Amino acid sequence: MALLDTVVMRGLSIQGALSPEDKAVLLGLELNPRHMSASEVLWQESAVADLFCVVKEGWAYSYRNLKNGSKQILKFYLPGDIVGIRDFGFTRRLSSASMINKGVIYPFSYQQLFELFGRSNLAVGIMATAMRQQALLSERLIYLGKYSAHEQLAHFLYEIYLRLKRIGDVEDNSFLMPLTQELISDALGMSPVHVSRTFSMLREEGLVIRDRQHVKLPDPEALARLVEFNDSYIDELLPPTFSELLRARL
Amino acid sequence: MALLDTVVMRGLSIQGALSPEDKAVLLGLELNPRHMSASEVLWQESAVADLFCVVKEGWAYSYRNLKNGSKQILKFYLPGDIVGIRDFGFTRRLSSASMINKGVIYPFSYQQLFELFGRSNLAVGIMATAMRQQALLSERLIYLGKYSAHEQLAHFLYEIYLRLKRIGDVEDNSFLMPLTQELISDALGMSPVHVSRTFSMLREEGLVIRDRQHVKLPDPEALARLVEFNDSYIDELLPPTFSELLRARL
DNA sequence: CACTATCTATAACCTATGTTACGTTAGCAA
DNA sequence: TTGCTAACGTAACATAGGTTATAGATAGTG
Repeated sequence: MALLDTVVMRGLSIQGALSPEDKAVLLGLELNPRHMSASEVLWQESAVADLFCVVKEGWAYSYRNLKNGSKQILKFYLPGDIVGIRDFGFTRRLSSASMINKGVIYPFSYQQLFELFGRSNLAVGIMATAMRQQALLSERLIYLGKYSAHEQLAHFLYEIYLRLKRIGDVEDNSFLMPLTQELISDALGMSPVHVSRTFSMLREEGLVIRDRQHVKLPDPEALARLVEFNDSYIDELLPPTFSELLRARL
Repeated sequence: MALLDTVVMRGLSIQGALSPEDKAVLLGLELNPRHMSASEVLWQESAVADLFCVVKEGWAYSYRNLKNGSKQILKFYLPGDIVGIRDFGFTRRLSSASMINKGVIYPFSYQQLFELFGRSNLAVGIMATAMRQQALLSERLIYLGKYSAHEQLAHFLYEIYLRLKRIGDVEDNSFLMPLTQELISDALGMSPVHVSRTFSMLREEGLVIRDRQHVKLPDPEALARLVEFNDSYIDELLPPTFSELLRARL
């Protein structure tokens, strides 16, 4: 089964809509199959991200190793799925990826994807932005899976803090957060009562001071340590290679 | 603050790398600000998806209303964030979106984004595929938040079943799943023991028959009913408008 | 100013799920 | 065959977090 018929385009019903250049790219991919053994690692977290993989045969999965020794699996990949496109827009991998059983994959460089975008750097930027925003969801997923309410809420508040700081809406470690405890509970998947309880705990620990919408984090770094916050997915600039490539095309 | 300096491109350091066409698009957006009141709905789940919004002022959030009466919030959007790009590649919205407080947003049509992609329909396809795969993560997030282990595992198995069926790896409602209970527990964020317990429950209910890697779902529809599975994000073809647009450009 | 709705805090009790432990089975190698 | 190991099933107990209830605080409104 050729990539053209199956993988990226399967179900998208645009096989007939590919330009000759697009077809050439797809056919080129099939020249480079990589045979993988069971449990073989595709890449480790924080390795340089420069390609994604189309799974031809076998199952794979992406995961994050956590400080408490466990790991959170983000996704299982079946034949036809694309592994690693979540990192498009980042310099380094946000999660590791491994095969489960043996299989075959086709690597596809970000550079190749880049070229497909033609002249519009805006399109690249939007795609990268979309992937970055989705990265926030993945982080939330990790927290929902393996951490206590205490750590989840701390993580949530620190994320909001960082995002607001990025747009200049934090002053003296304080910010305005127009959320009720009920909204927060709906976001974190816990009961409103427990959100209140957990806020009380954080207050007693001196980590969070809150009066209705006014929130202050007296020691943001302490919070960050508590939750091993990986801020690369919020703060990081576009990968240097992106900037070069983008400018070079004008 | 102009969009050019801030929103999509903020932190991406590609302001200087935009083509004149890109800049024209961005400037055009600012001509159409939409003023929103507190709690105003941007769109409802399963409405037709044809645009995304850049948040200029105020907070917004996306959420899914669940059958048990609660709702799961997927994400809070702060100024500068893009709401609704997760649905790019789908005909209908996968989640609702509302303002939290009052604010201003800039709508941006999928059509406009489409045009940015230039001649490469492959690039469009890849982006759409990426968003669709991310949609799976969002669904998982929803399940982690609000449902019991029983429902989560049922949902997980049904998702695998549908994905395998799509690629022709299901026969007589049976398939091969090379996952240990430990891997499943790492994916669902529950203990391996509880995965085993839950499998036992599903077996007793006659919903899942499993012997090691061999899994059979005697009545997939019963499973689907149990978990109110929204299969649009797995099975759906590219939106009809996509196909038209893609072909028209060749 | 008082009235009301909304939000928040805390307590008491209950349940789903985690933890620890141990025994069974399947597969594989010597 | 025997033994070894990884995966699985199940029981007993512990606990984080859900549920229900009540009361205090706050902001908005006439």
